[in-house]
Amino acid sequence: MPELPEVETVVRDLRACGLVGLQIMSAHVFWPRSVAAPAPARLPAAIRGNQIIGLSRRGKFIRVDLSGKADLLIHLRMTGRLYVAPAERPATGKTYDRVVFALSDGRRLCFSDPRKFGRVWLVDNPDVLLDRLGPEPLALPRATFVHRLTARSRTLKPLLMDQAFIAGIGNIYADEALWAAQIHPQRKSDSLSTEEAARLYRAMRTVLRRGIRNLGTSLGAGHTNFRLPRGVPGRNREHLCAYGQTGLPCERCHTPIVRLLVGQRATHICPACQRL
DNA sequence: AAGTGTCCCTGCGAGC
DNA sequence: TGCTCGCAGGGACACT
Repeated sequence: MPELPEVETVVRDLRACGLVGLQIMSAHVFWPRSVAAPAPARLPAAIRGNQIIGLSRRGKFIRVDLSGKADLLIHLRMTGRLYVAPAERPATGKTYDRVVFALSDGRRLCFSDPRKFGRVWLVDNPDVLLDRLGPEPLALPRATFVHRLTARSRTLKPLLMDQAFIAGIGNIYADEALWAAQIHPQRKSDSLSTEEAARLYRAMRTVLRRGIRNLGTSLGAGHTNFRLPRGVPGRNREHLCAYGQTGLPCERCHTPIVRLLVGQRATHICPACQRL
């Protein structure tokens, strides 16, 4: 599932594809509900002729800055994928493409999404959406994190995954950060000592940076799985210590990892290292 | 304020 | 081999 490291990887790969500077010649909407704004039928006319000025990430949002007054935001949610189709390959119509942008060099930027949870927005002011997000975990001072964490009395894991609290963390990296910090996901955020909160801060940043370094986490081989825009899978799966490791020995103490539900989400912990 | 339930979707793995 | 079934999950929203 695309979380901060996967989305960052997508943005970097799109830049490497040379999208910045190209013009969007047309847009085709194959699944209207994938377009959150404007009205789907108005997207093609509204975006036609815009030049791509820049690509960036905020939380799990991909931001495409355009030469016109509006900018494009894309959220991949669970199974969304962006890829660049070469000019020579015609559109097949047999993919999961929901929105396709034709580019001035003949290639196409395709938003593909089997489960249709992902969304694209073309909006005059992206900050209306992005300002709801909490701070970026990799650009957040430790003291601020510790303060924000202990100022609340929330169950730890749902708080880490709350995009208004911190932007970009999802189920995989929440489990990994808590495992690395040796803290139980059901602890209350205000029960953490300053030392524990600092440990969680370091663990969170370590697992996110490692995820980026490894080009994200790809879990399986199917269509619903994460791939870079150029098609390669990320290789962070082999570095996971908790997520999806049910029954496998904990890397620290060899106790089998167990799966539990926290806030209706599958959660993986070492019952020996992470005590309530 | 925090937590729970529901909805949106459909591929895929497990079980038979 | 081929079928059915339920899980997976981010985020918006309605409730308690």
